Amino acid sequence: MMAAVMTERWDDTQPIYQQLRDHTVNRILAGELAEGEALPSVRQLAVELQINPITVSRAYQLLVDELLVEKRRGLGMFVMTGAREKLLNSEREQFLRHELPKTLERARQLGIDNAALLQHIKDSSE
Amino acid sequence: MMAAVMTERWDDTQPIYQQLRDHTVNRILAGELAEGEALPSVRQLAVELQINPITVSRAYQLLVDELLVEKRRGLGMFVMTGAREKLLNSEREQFLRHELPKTLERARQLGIDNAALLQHIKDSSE
Amino acid sequence: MMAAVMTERWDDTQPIYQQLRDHTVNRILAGELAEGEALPSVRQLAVELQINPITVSRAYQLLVDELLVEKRRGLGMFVMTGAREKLLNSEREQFLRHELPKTLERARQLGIDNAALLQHIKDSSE
Amino acid sequence: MMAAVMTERWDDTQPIYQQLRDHTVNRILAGELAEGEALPSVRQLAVELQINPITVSRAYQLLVDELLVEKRRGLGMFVMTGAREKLLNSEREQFLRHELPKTLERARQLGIDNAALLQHIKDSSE
DNA sequence: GTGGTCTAGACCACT
DNA sequence: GTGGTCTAGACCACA
Repeated sequence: MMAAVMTERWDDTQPIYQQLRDHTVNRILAGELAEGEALPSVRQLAVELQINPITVSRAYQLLVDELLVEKRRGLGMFVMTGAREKLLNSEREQFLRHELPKTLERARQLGIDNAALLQHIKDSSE
Repeated sequence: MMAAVMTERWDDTQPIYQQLRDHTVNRILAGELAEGEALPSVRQLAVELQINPITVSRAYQLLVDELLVEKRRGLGMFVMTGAREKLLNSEREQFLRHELPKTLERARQLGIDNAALLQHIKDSSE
Repeated sequence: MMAAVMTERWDDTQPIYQQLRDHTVNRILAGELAEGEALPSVRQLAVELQINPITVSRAYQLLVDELLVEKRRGLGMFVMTGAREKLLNSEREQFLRHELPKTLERARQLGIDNAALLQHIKDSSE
Repeated sequence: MMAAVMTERWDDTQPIYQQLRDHTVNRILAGELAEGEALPSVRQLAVELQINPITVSRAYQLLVDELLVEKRRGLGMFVMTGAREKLLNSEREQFLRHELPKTLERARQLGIDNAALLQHIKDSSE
C-alpha cells in the first residue's frame, strides 16, 4: 500500500510531480520497489494519492527520461534493470560533490567548527 | 563592487529576489556589509545585476521585514545594528535543526556511513 | 527461425503489430518468405517474440487486408501468389513519391547540397 | 504572424506538442527565429493556433530541455545563442548517419539502383 | 486493463 | 505581461 509510505503530505514549495518522482526514486533506492517490478498504475496511484492522473503521469515520465523506468506498451511501467545501482552511483556522486560540500561551506560560514559538527553527527547516529 | 561577487548567474529554481536576499544576508554574515553601512541603491544594483528594480525592491523589503535592514527616507537602506549577531543565531539555529539533519539523513539513505562522512569533513577542512 | 532475424527489440514509437507487419513485408520482399509458403503460426510466433497472440493476429490481419496473405481455415496463413510483385510495385511507388522527396527536402533544409548527397550515395554503395 | 507559417494543419499521427516543437526547430534552422529573439508567448500562440496553452507549453519545454531555448522568468522564452549552429550540427549528423542510410537501404531493398536514384535527385533539384 | 493526449478553466509566482 | 501547475473529464491506441 503506497499511502502508508507517502506519510508526509505535499510540500507546496515543489510541484507534486517532482515530489512524486523523488519519492519513487527513494523507494527504488530503499529497495521497496525492486528492479523489474511494476510501478503502481497511473490511475491507481492517482486515486490513492488523491491527485490527477496527469500529474502522476508527469512524474513517471521523468523517470522514463532518466532511464530508471521503462514503459511496456499496454502493460505499465517497470523499474529497469540496474536502476538501483545507477541511482546509488549518481545520487552518491551528486551528494559528495555538491550537497555535502555546500553544507560544510555553510557550516563554516556560520562559524560552526569541526568539533561541533562532529558532535552533531555522532548525536544523530544514536 | 557587487558585480564582482555575484559571479554565479541566476539560479532559476528560486525567485531572483530570494536569491538576492540570501546573497545580501551572506554578505552581512561575512562582514562585507558592516552594520550601519548603506546597501547599494535599488536603482544602481538593478543596473549592475541587469534585473528589474522592482525585483531588487522586493529583496530589500524581505530584509526590512526581517528587521535586518532599515529604510531611512531619502537616504537609502542601512544594515541595522545587531544584524550580524541576529543572523548568526537564527541561521545557525536553522542550519542545525533542519539543514544538517536533512543532509545526514540523506547520507544514511545513500549508504554513506559515519566513517566516510567524517573523512570527507576532514578532507574539506584542509 | 524468426527470432534470429528479429534482433532489434521493439521500437516503442510504433505499435508492435505495425512493426511486425512491416517486418513480415520485408521478409517477403527479401524472398525469405516465398509465395505460397506458410507464415509461422500466431501462437508460435507469439511465444518466440514474447508478445501477446492478439498482437500477432492484428499484424497478420493487416496483411490479409492488404491481400498479401490468405487465411486457409484449419491450415494457417499463406503468402499469396503475386504478393512479392505487388509489394515491389506499391512500396516502390510509396518510396519514390513520398519517402525519397521528403528525405531530399530534409537534406536541402539542412544545407546539404546535391554534390555532398551524391558522394554519400556513392560511398554507401561500395 | 505565425499562422502564415503554420500552413500545414495538424498531422494527427503525432502529438501536437511534438509537431510544434519540430516546427519551431525548423524555424530556427531557417533563420526565421533569430538567436536571442523571443518566441511567441505561450498564450498568444495558443490563441493563434487554436490549441490549449498547456500544449504549447509542452512544446516549449522540450526546447528548453534541449538547451535550444531559455526561459527568462516573467519575460518569456528566447532562442539561445548558438542554437542554430547546434541544430545544424546535430540534425545534419542525425540525417547523415541514420536517416539517409536508412533511405538508401530501403531503395536497395526495393531494387532501385543508383542510376534511378541519381535521376530522381536531379529531377528534384530543378 | 495500460499509458498518452488534449481541452477548458483556474490559480499561482515572477518581472 | 510572462510561464508553471493542477484539476476534471474526455477520447484514443495498445496489449
